[in-house]
Amino acid sequence: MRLPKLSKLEMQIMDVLWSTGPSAIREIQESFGAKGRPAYTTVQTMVYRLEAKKALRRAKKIGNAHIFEAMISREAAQRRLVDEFLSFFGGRMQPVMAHLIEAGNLSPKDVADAERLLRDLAAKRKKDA
Amino acid sequence: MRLPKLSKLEMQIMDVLWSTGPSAIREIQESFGAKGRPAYTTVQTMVYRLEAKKALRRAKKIGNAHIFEAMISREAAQRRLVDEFLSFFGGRMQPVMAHLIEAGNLSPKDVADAERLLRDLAAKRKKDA
DNA sequence: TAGGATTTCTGACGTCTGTAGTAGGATGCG
DNA sequence: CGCATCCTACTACAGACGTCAGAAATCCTA
Repeated sequence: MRLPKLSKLEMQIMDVLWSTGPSAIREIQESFGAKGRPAYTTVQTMVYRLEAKKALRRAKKIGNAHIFEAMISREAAQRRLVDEFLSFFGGRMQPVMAHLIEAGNLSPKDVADAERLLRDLAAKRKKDA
Repeated sequence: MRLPKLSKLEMQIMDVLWSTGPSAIREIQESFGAKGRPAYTTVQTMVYRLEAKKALRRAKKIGNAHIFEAMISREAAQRRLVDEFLSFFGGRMQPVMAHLIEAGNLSPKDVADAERLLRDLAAKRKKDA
């Protein structure tokens, strides 16, 4: 379970830790918009499960409340998700890109960034070789 | 439930129908590589559930075997997945692209195709306006 | 038409996710 | 000190998924 798979809600919880730093359950729960915010104990359950998955841990205690901190990086978790996602398409990117663009999710800037990243990567690989 | 969410195995089953056309359970099951092929009844259960979700239906009967055909398009199902996936990232594409490129899943050709698609779309929107 | 082969139909079970209630211990304030 | 409040720890449950076995119905063939 080196890189556990995280569900959507689990990702949202990890996001709080990644963005805000070590937090208590109450803080995590309140970071959800008032609308559709899960109950305190719901968040608690997910945090406990993330702890079991070693995605986070108890860092210290303030008063009688535990403070939790992330044990896996946002990058690692996201990569895991991307890989998982790609497997739905047999690894072929073309359909994915097409949908992204048609849905308007992919802006010209995104593509430009991608190009730059590709060039940088190509240059780096050349240098390494 | 107009556009049901499909799991990975469900997508693999739909893929057979999309690629090969209307098929019987046996045909679907055998289209899985010999290694890791699920039991006949496992495939059957998933097909029945896909039927409940209205993702496919019984088209006809050959002998005593039912022939199933897709009721939703590959495009629609894929779009559903892409949307679902994006929600994990709050809709922000940048991290997704970065991971795709770093993992080598996104080739220069993919990006070039994306650019062309973007240009076409921009032109079309302009014309429509 | 009888028997083997194939399919269907049903029921079942473990895991994961999301959801949350409850009981009890700890904290802090008046 | 005593009580309201907060947090923890535990328990529970429903729905989706993946897994499949067993029994009954149906079909084909010798």
